[in-house]
Amino acid sequence: MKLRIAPSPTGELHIGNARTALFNWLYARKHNGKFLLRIDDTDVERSTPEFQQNIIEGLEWLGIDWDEGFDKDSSISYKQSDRFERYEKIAQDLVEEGFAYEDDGAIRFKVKGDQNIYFEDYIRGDMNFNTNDIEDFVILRSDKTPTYHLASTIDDIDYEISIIARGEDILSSTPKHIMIMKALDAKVPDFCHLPLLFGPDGKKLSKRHGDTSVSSFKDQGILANAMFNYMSILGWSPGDDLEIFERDVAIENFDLKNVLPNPAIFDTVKLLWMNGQYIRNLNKDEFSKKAIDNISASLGREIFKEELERINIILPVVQERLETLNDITDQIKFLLDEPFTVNKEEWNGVNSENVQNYLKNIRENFKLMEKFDLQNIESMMREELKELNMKPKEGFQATRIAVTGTKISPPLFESIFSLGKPATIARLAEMIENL
RNA sequence: GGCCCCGUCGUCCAGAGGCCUAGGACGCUUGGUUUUCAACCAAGAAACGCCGGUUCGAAUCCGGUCGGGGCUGCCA
Repeated sequence: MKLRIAPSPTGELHIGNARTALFNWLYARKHNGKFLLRIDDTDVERSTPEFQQNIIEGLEWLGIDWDEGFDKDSSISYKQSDRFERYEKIAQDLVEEGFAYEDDGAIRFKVKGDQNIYFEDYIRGDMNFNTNDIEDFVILRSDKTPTYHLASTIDDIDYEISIIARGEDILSSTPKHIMIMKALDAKVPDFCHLPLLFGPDGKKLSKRHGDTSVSSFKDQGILANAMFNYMSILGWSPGDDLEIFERDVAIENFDLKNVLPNPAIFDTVKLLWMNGQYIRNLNKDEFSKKAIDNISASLGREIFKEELERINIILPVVQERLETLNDITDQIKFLLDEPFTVNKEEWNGVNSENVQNYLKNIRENFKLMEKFDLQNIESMMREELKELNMKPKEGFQATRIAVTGTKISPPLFESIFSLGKPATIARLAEMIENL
């Protein structure tokens, strides 16, 4: 059994293609079959090396690996632009055998009328097309480059693909491919036309729905495993109302024939939720590494040793508060060696005489505190609340603004602890002076 | 226009004739917890497009209809 994904490097790897790749991959892995990657770059005008690279990196990032194909075996090319001679030769042969004819320099496949083309689709069942509805189609352009129909079909034959699972947008082209295969006296493989992914407007997902490339989700701080999981539940389910599951569970339960026939709308909101779940499930070291890398990337610089120490303290409580990796920097920026400013507007909302006294008192207490740890910080701050007969929210919110700069922050005591004693005292002092 | 595909809560998925007064998840609303935010807990609103038929019985089968989508390129 051999399946394939054959993207065109005419754009970045988008999630529709990635999901098709994923389903092919799952099926191949489930049945110990082969999964092949081919580069369908017959459109020389629009294909670029950069897009090709983007596609390969996207698949690798998702952990969708291939056993055969592009870059795996240097003795054979899995890039269609390297095989133009072969396609041209076959097109000529088809002309000689009467299956095709020349038309203004191009070569068209001659569609015999009154025929029924039948195939059984894994998802849609019996498919019948009347050849009267199909016009003669170009297989070789006048510049001698092949069209998709020719090149793709020849490659599927040459590389012995046994199941072609691709997007439903190609469903109506399948009879053309079968006609070419029969003219070439080749074995017709199985077909499976996967439902399309739609945008929120119910139309085929494309550029006009914004950036839907896999790399853009990576850049947004989406985890590869979350992306993989989310894509897999679009049109398919492992059963038992399972939604978050490991790859081996997906492989174990996957079947192309259980993929739903109807299109699914790609919902970023649910992806974000799932990504949050995955972030929370990361172990400490994995998360720490990803977090530090992300912060460093977003700052565009290395993270200093002292910053790293502070960040590592706060990381466990930040981990539970993220939807994407990119949310981290905003939450820990009060710990960085960067200019620190307080949001004055937020402060005006919590300021009062009580609050001013509270800040002064805890500052003094911090100065005297011998063991600056979580427990002492919390008990002192609560004690001081009682002294002034204040509610927790009243004193804590003010402290939070003074220390982190905003009303929304990681938990207060952890924030103070990670910031350290001298900086905490300094920020409280600064706040008090500017009251 | 022609050909083809599709049709369960706003969205994703479960449901393969009686277990369905249709289940789970995201999102939403309300309440709880709470030092903010998140997380978490509890409750709630929310769907079988419509009309016929088959059947003792249909979300599930059939037909039609309506609606959505894809293709109809010397794009893929």
